[in-house]
Amino acid sequence: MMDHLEIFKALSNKTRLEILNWLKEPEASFPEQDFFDHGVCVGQIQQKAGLTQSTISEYLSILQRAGLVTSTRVGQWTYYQRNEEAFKALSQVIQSEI
Amino acid sequence: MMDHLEIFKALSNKTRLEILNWLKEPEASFPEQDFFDHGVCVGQIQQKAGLTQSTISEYLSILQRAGLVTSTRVGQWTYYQRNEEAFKALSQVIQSEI
DNA sequence: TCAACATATCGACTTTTCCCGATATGTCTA
DNA sequence: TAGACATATCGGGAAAAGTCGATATGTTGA
Repeated sequence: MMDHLEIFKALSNKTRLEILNWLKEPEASFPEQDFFDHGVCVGQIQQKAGLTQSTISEYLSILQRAGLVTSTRVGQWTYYQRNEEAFKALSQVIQSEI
Repeated sequence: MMDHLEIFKALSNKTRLEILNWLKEPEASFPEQDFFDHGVCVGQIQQKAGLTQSTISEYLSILQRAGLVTSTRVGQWTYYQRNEEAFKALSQVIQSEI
């Protein structure tokens, strides 16, 4: 069950919207990174966003709690990627429930 | 042009989400009111929400600035109704742009 | 196993949002 | 045109979110 309020709060921040947008095309947005099987790692996102590591880590967990991204730990890196199902569902919710 | 951030901020409040939901079916949600040609008036919404008049007035203008509702002044009353086009557009935006 | 590195968490400070009461503005009617 | 009523605006105190630096945790490779 989606918590609409939590999702909208997660989307109510310029940087978080940018991150979600970057994650739409990881290869184009993060040319530094080599492999994208599990998304993009925190450090890359942090560098591009220009905020501190702690802030970006916090933002990613807000997006994750809202269900908008998923994370995969690979070695010492954590990769984040969009959860496209969540966006489809949200799009539906806006048409039918909100 | 939609300002996504402003829209998501407007949707990031429980009471404002409730108001939008009530306005989906004004007749069912506001049995006190007689005519719904232009939506529901502020006083009815305020009463149902249980917050102060000033707060509800403010919330309605937040929703209006985001483009989610429109208002019509009729005599001393201001009626608010949903802007369904905005919701359709938002639904599209979530699928394509966010 | 230890040093280096990536990420997460904590504590603090600043900015924004929530929500109120008081007051101003606009409209109607006697 | 004054009084009553509906709504909007203003100013402020409390709560939440934004953002940082410092530190903790987890992982890897020498």
